[in-house]
Amino acid sequence: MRPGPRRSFTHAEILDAAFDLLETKGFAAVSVRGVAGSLGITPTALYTYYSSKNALLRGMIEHLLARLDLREPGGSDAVEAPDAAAIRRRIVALALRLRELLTAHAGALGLIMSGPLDGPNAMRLNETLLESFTAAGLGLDEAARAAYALQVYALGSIALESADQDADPEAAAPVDGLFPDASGTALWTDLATFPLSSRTAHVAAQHNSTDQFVWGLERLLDGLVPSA
Amino acid sequence: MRPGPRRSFTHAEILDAAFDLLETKGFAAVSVRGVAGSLGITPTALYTYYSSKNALLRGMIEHLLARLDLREPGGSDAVEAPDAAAIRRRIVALALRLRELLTAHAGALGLIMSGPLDGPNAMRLNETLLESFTAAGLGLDEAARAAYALQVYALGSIALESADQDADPEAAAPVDGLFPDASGTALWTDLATFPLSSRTAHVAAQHNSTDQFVWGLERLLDGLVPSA
DNA sequence: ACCTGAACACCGTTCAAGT
DNA sequence: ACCTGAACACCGTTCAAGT
Repeated sequence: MRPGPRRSFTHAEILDAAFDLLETKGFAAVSVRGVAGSLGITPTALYTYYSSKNALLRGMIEHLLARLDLREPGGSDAVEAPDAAAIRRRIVALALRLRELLTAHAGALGLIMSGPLDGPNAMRLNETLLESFTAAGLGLDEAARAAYALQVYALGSIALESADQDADPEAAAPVDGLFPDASGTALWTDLATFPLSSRTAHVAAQHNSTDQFVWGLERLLDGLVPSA
Repeated sequence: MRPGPRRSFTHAEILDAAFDLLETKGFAAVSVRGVAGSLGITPTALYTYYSSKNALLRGMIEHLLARLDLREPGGSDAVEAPDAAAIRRRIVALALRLRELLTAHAGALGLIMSGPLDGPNAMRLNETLLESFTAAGLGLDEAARAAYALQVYALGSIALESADQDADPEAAAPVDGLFPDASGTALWTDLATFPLSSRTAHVAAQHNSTDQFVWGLERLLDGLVPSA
């Protein structure tokens, strides 16, 4: 009586189990075997719900983006004739919520890199950005380019932050020398040969901060939104 | 007589073999066993050269960045008093070369995400950007933020492109329904519910193009470099 | 339709042992 | 120092079989 259609799971239950694993044990633990095991079924049974591990990861992205609040911060009826400044605030707030959402789950970046962002909720996000940029006075084609550039900046920023965070301080260099094949520039990493980098080390140390994220985002918006 | 110090490899030889695997068989083939096998040694012998797979991948990034030409396009003595426009051209050209370098090798994105960009050649790139931005009139702290924002944009752009490229068209959705847990917005992906997205589909189709890359980069530079 | 159990062809990493 | 061979604890995926 062990095999057979005893009970089944909803996709939401499976994805919840997957996110439990992601948060408690990291991205590497989100395996077909791991998720199946935490549900109490065999790995092959999971293939009934998702045809591959990649399909599972894509489902997780959608699950995450479904929780992204797309509304404007001040309420839906507060702005009647939105000026460029208000639209910028809306976009920045949305980008910040996206960043919070993705950095809250360790390894969420791995999810995004597993395939294109073309699920319904990803499109909902894109549509919202298009609305904002057209409301700011951009033409449709320009708004499409602007929305893509903004997503590039936001996701790139999160990607670099997460790459910095799982820094392995002891395994930074090969066993003995320091990158012996650096094309003859500097066999030994000498900070003195990078004067500007060493003088801005205090800024670099804060690269993965909300401040730096917003600063770059505002500069990008300076170029994207014409008037402001 | 099999084991023992018969011959040894240089780090460059090992990395060349790893890049051969990356280009011919993709990122998944760049395994400790795979690289060792193509060199004719056992996996454990590779741990003599690199203490972990991560160290190997970091070595590959440096190997790649060592080939990045950092000089200005027009020659080193052509510009005497570089104006803002010339500096912008230099930065755009550098970003384009970085993009070409990383997109030329399938899966190079996976390398960058494997850890922070802190090797000597990564610092050489950062130093060059700092020089350009300070030459454009930015203060040191602002230049550091600008250099980081530019790298965020460039790497994010390449990341999204590569995510789009290995699109698995048949495994886009779960087995039966289309993302059944999309939080009640739309159970079936209906393009009519995303009017702006559908009207800009022709632009979205060209997102991974040099044009789109440069357009967004120029908008970012509009915000970063004050005068131009 | 949903599930099990066995199997295939892989992983990264460690350990004891050889020269 | 550099290397082998065996082993540990894993992977994604497929296939035949059960209810």
